[in-house]
Parts: sequence; C-alpha cells; structure tokens
Amino acid sequence: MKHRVGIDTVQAGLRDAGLRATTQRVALLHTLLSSSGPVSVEALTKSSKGAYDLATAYRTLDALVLAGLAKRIELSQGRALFEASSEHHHHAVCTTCGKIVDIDACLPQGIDARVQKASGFAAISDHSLEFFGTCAGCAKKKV
Amino acid sequence: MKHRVGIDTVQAGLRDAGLRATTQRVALLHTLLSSSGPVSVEALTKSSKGAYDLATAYRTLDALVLAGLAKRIELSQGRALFEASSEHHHHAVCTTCGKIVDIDACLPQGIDARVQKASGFAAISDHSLEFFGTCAGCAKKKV
DNA sequence: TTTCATGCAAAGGATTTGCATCTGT
DNA sequence: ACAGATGCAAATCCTTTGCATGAAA
Repeated sequence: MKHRVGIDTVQAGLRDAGLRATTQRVALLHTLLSSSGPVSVEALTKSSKGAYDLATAYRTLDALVLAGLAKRIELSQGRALFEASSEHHHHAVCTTCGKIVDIDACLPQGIDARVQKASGFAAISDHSLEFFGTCAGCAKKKV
Repeated sequence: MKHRVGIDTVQAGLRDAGLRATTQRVALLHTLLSSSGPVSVEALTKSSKGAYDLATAYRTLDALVLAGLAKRIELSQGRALFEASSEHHHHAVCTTCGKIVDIDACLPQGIDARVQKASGFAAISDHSLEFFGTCAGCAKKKV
C-alpha cells in the first residue's frame, strides 16, 4: 500500500489521460495504485473478486500503459507484471520466492549518451535495470 | 558470427559441463556460439533445418542455462531469447525493429552492495540492464 | 444517442510434457 | 546394456480477439 488514493482522484486521472472512467478501470487503477510493487494480471483480476474480466484487465492495462499511467515490467519469463507509473526506479527480485522490492534509481548520469555512442543508436530513450538475489526471508530458510 | 568454434570444442564443452554431447546439442550450442547476439528458440530451430525438434531446443537450452553455458534474456514480452555465456554485458534494443546490440558492462563498482542494503536482501547475485531506443537505420527511415 | 468498453468464449502463440523409441557412454 | 535424450503430438499457460450487449459522455 503506497498511498491512499480516493476513487474520485482515480476517475479524474483517467479522464485527464483521455480515458473513459468506467467502473472497471477505476477499480483496476485504484488497485494498481494501492499495490506496493509490480502485480500480475491474474493477481489484479483475482483481487478484484469479479469486478472485471481478465480480458478487460488486459485491455485496460494496455490503455493505461499507452496513456502513461502504468508501466509493464519484464521480469518473469511467462507472465507480464504491471505497476503504476511513478518515479523512475528499479527492482530487486528474489530468485527463490519471487519477491520484488523497489530500488531507487542509481544509474550514473550520462550513461545514456555513452550507450548511444557505443551502440551506434540514434537515441536511447529508456532502460531497465533489475537486480537478482536472495531476500532475507529465503536466506534464513535455506540455512 | 563471434568466433569460429570447432565441433570438437563444442563437444568437449558439453562434456565438461556434465552433459551428453548429442548431435542435437552440439548443433544447437554451435549455432548459439556462432550467433552475434540473443536468438529466439524458433530462430535457432529454423536455422538448424530439421537437425532437432523445437521441444529438444527448449530442453537443451534449459540444460545449457543450468550448466552455465547459455543465458536466458528477458526482453520481449512474448518470447524467450538466449545467448551463449560470455563476458558480462548488456544490450541496446531498438524499439522499432527489435535489433539488439551488445553493450560492454558499465555499472559502477559496488552497486550490488548498495542495492543489497537498500533492498534488505541477503545477497545480490546478478543483474540485468537493457537500454531501449532507436537504431540508426530506423531513425533514418522515420524522417 | 453515439461511441467506446465489457464479458464471454474461442482463437493464438509460446512453452511444456507424456511416452515410445533411439543414442551416447 | 542403461540412463538419458529425442521426436511427435497433445496439453498448458498466458494473452489476444470477435462479437453481441451494456454503459459512459
């Protein structure tokens, strides 16, 4: 639970982004904003207890990503994860239990320019940085 | 084409890793070693022209990754990419055409330790860093 | 009212798995 | 000979799509 966001705020956010504020979208975005980290579509839909369909979740998430309100994370091989847009940050993923922790950004300034040169690309617009390791809980269990 | 690797070398590599050097595995690993970047399983299998089955490719790649001879890359949402293990490095991905270019490592020393502290993890063992942008070719076409 | 979103079910694509057969060691 | 690998086909899992209906503006 990151913030406590009012339903009306969520509705306004959707409309500002040019999206219809349907019951389903409001519910989904509200859950996303209340989540403490990346969430799977299935988890999102299940936690809504039937408030919307899985297909709707996918379509809504697409719309949210397009509108810049959500971000798609590529971590697990098989399933997509989504999080509400916020400060640029990265993640630490426990390779044992899958737990994900947010990490504040820490790539040195100017790295995009260097990578652009090194790659021969015309432009670098974004990057993803994920750390993998063992969380405290799993480390304890392993002993 | 990175290196020119002999078939016998590939066989030895497999055996050293404790894997049976079957015709299929040798062919696959040889292709992987000769590839200039991450390859999809489908591409790998197709380029083998029937030397091995798609299922075999998946099973072989699993074995190679487990043995540390190959690495799985999470880039695209829908399909897995693999590359032969080599120096630690990263990638620049063209968001238009999907072209992938290798980038030499450039994360500052000590970042793992900092991330470990920040995340509360017991240990950080690895990380992935991918850059996204537009390659020169696509930039030209867009004009 | 007009346009766009939803639910449901069917389709799609990638990856995995069961099983009989074949191969490396 | 034996353990393990392969091919083929069926099965799974995640995600997308078509279409008739329902809801937002």
